[in-house]
Amino acid sequence: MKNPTAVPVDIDLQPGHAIRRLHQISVGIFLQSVGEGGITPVQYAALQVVSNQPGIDQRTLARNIALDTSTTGGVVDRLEARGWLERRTSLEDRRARQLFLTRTGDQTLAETIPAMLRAQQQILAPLTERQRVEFMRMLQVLVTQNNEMSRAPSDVGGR
Amino acid sequence: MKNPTAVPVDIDLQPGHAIRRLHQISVGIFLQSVGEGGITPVQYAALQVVSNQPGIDQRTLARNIALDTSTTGGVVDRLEARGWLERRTSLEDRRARQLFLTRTGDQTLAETIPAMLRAQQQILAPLTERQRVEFMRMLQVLVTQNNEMSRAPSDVGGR
DNA sequence: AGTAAATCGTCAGCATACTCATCATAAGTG
DNA sequence: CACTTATGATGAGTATGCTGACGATTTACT
Repeated sequence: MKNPTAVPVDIDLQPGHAIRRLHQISVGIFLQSVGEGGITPVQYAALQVVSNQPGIDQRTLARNIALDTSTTGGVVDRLEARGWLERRTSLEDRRARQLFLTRTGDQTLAETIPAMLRAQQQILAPLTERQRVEFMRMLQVLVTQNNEMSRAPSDVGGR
Repeated sequence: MKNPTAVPVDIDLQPGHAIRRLHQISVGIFLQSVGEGGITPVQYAALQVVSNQPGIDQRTLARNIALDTSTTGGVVDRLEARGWLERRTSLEDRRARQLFLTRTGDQTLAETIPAMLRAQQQILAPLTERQRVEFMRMLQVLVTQNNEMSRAPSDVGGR
């Protein structure tokens, strides 16, 4: 490259890059806190939502955890293979699959929650108490206001 | 599930989940801004770093963009296949691969930067000017302080 | 020099995460 | 009721992103 036309840019200063890094860190802390042989952040989210709304169908679950239906299908596959979740064809709509936690799945979820909560604390630990509140508020604003820009928008009550 | 032991948790209030959502949104905005047939955020980061440091080896590139060497290898594969980047075996260390942008790669990078910068603006658009500064500051603190918790820590000057 | 240890890259295996196409089923319309 | 349209799930294809193992080199030590 004798005559580079591209200007030097410090990627570490770009919001998108920092956000990717924080996500990566957040996943790392979660996995470490929950323990290696365990559950992933997305799997936890799926279990928690099914626990909150037993009998939910995959499409609704997908919109709750903000994933497309394809990815959600894969997550459910793995949770089912682990024996944590059951898939039943809905009686009202035979296209839909209703999801239910198994007893083991419920226990796993219950045991995971404390470690999950510790992970959330640790992610924000470098900030002061006031900063944590402020950061979370801005995070919610960004997510809510930009929701439709996401390729798999979320679908929660007020959104 | 007759006797659920797991407590209901609102995943939308958990930092980790919100961070995953923001990352997802950030990628969506980037792709939309840069244009579909184009380049991904990680591919942009790799091109930018190689542009800033021609002849960089893959391992150093990996630590600059905070990816493990496996993933970096795949990214470089795809950039090479697109004709944007060249891989040469280093003369001083025959284990290492030195990376250089091709003329086309440099042009692509130069053309991508404006759209990339617009995407960064759009991500933070819902915040006020003061909030953007504050948010980025906290983001940097979280990333820097938690860097070692990441599974592929970054390696930049002051860090 | 000879050997052990460290390093760079790659591969296999797994888990997100998306698009687009397709199949099965439901719902709406004339 | 036939026909069009919409919807739920799945599969193929692509791209991150990680771990652990491995081969090829290089470096450090004796």
